[in-house]
Amino acid sequence: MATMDKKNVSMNDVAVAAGVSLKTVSRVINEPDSVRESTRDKVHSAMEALGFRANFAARSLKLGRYGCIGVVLFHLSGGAVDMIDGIADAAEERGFALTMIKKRAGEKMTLAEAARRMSQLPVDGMIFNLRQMVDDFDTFEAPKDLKTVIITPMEHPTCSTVSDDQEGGARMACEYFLNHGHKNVYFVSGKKESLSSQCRMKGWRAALEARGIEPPEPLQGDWNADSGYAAGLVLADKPDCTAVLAANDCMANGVMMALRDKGLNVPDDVSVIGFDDELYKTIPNSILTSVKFRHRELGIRALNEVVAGLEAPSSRSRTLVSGVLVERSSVRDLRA
Amino acid sequence: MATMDKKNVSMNDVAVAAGVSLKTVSRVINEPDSVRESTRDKVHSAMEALGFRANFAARSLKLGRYGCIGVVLFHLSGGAVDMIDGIADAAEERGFALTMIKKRAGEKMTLAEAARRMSQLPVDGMIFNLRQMVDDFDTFEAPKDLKTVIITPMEHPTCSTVSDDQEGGARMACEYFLNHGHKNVYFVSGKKESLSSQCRMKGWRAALEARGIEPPEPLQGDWNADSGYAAGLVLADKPDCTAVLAANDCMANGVMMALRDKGLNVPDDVSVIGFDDELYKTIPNSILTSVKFRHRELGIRALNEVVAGLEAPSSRSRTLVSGVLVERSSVRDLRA
DNA sequence: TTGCGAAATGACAACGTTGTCATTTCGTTA
DNA sequence: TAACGAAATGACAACGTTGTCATTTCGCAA
Repeated sequence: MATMDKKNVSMNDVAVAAGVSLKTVSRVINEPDSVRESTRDKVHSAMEALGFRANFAARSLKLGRYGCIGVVLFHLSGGAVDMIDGIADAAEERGFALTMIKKRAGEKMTLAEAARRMSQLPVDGMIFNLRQMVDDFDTFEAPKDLKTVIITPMEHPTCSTVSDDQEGGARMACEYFLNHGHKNVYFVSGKKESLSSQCRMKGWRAALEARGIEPPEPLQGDWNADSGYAAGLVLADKPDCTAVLAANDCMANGVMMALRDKGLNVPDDVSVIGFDDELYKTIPNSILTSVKFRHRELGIRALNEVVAGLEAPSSRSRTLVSGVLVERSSVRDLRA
Repeated sequence: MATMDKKNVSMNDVAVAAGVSLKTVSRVINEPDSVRESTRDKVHSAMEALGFRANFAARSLKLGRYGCIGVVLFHLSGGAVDMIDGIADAAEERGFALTMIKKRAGEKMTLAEAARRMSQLPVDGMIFNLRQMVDDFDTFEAPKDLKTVIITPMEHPTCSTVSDDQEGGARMACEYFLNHGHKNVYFVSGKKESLSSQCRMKGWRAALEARGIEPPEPLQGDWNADSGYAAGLVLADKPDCTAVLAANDCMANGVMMALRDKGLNVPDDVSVIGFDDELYKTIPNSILTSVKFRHRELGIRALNEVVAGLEAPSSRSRTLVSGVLVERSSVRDLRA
């Protein structure tokens, strides 16, 4: 039928319409300066008229690269938004798009499985966002020709890794307490399987032990306010408890509410520090001092690391992005 | 050099190594049942030995499709996480990967621009997540051969759209107040440019007007608790204010705190409803009744809509995902 | 005008798959 | 054992680009 158009307009169609060769059309796209202006205009008109759009597959096939970075989300949490934001912005800036796959709820995805799936997709390199332990972490070997960066606090034997310095952040918070004259610091953890929680706990322990202080038994939470509240009720009964480090702000708020309900004041009676600095969004005039990680920066670094390693996939590096202590008034100075 | 291997292993290399034809290797991958078991094993061994990985570009070029859906993030907010989660899970389930690009901070991206960039990437269809107005919304025409779904509360003349029923959710909350004997409802809005905020306000207005109630002047907030607190201080002085609908939970909490600071009790003196049902994460024993939208479901619907439309890109539909009122105890029953 | 080097353009192969169609091999029955 | 249909395999073209190298055209000086 006359109305039955060919589905896709190719460079060849454009070339014919413009009365030039295929290669000239290619040049108009890739090296326009090497084409005379009059020719360029003809080609542009033809492209416009036919509605030409370059074919990604053909182009990639010839070039041997895709201009895409794969992102595997093993876990999608609040902080992940900002991280993805950073990855996406950095990718954009460097002319890359992102190809994304996600571990499905309930599914148990290994690194090897993730790598296998990713390597079937259009990617030049990949980023794994891994916030929980995974079975094959230590034995995993990335494809030799596909730069792989893992966002995780653990060190990996062969892959580059990028992480917030969670341990350092926790240490910083603890030292802040100690430098303000506190003799001990209690800790409320997040979910057991979370690497963030584990690292924060580790930093807390290390900071105390470095001063010769025996860390008290940590209280187990689950990230939500109610678990912090429960912990707070327990802590309110401990006479030696002047400082509490909670593994996130929501639990810190729970702790503070429990203390208040028990007749204790923050910071006069007990000082509290949280993590993530997000309480101000929900609580008016929030006083909570908090350790904030720069998730956006983390994403940017991860992407840059991948791009930098595209030519040398087997290179290996370790990047730590430091946290920041956002000071408010939930910590009392016991000195003097 | 002897150690200098060819960069990429092709099906041809596998074929030679296995002593079969190129096409047989192809068949082992795509229709394994049509290959004798002994042959299949030979091929598999060869693939293993050489480290073969199918070339995405070549495959897509031949097939004329990518198995990827493009996602354009005009705006990356909290609720977006769950939505992306839904999109990704649904994609996974249907055998699609996601290709993602993001509007960069400060950049002013139009729909046309987004479509242009996406159509250079490996995608069979695309989803735009659009939560704020954009200049060319009404005039935009999607590429004829690329199914396009826009996640937005506005209706679009030619594209399919998917949205939470924000207006309906707000109406539901208002009617809940009215059915509990309240004679009027005050409203605290989110950021002016947010379509969510606009729709929620519209639903609030509609519900009141439907009962012949003149809506009071809405109070302008910015999504954060402090702005809710400010609004709450104002509302505390209005004797006729028994019910407040805040455009999100954080502001609702701000309102509640202000009321409390002014000596008013929730729900005894004033009733409050919020949106998004996320206060319980941060506040222990939260009492806030809230309208919750099913963002995950929204993502799933959007993806399904794209996939369903792959064969008929010009089809057009409108999907609304209803919200749910999560009842707690922040609303007082004034009847009886 | 002619000649010359540089600029612009073109012909053709190649990237690594899959579809079409032809050919070979196999298992079964006469 | 021959003959046959079905199953398995193979040869070759094609998808739409870009790189290589050859050819044509241009601008300028002699």
